[in-house]
Amino acid sequence: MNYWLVKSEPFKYSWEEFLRDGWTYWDGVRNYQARNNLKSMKKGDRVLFYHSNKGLEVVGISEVIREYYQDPTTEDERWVVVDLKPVETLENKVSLKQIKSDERLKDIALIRQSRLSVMKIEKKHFDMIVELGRNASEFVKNR
DNA sequence: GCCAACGTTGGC
DNA sequence: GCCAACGTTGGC
Repeated sequence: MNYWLVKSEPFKYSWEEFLRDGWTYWDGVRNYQARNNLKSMKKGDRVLFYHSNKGLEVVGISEVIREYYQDPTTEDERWVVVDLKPVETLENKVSLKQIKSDERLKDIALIRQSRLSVMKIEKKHFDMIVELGRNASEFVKNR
């Protein structure tokens, strides 16, 4: 299984809307690197959901429920979407600041490649972020 | 194939 | 609102 992180601007599509919808197709990706990541996603892969621009925090975990297909919002055959559904809302949002200040996480793509909107994340880093998101004492300890 | 100009993303 | 980082476009 692989692990990923996707970004969404919450005023465009928020975690709350995602929960309400129950699932969504991840459209609008117009960058080859991000597109290639979408194409590599397999059913069952876990995907962290990050709020960019406003919030700047990881808010939840989702899962790939359908592998890539043509982006229904464009005729352009270069672009694809995957279907995602929410799995878990993180009790403690994990902020960018927190991730940046963590020695173990400061080299992940979210920090290194700030403009990429769909990125791969190593299992150990995925697990760390989830741990921070679930456990308040861990949150305090790592500040 | 190089590179300048320009556009976009996203953090601050 | 600014700017750094990076991607894209187009002239040569």
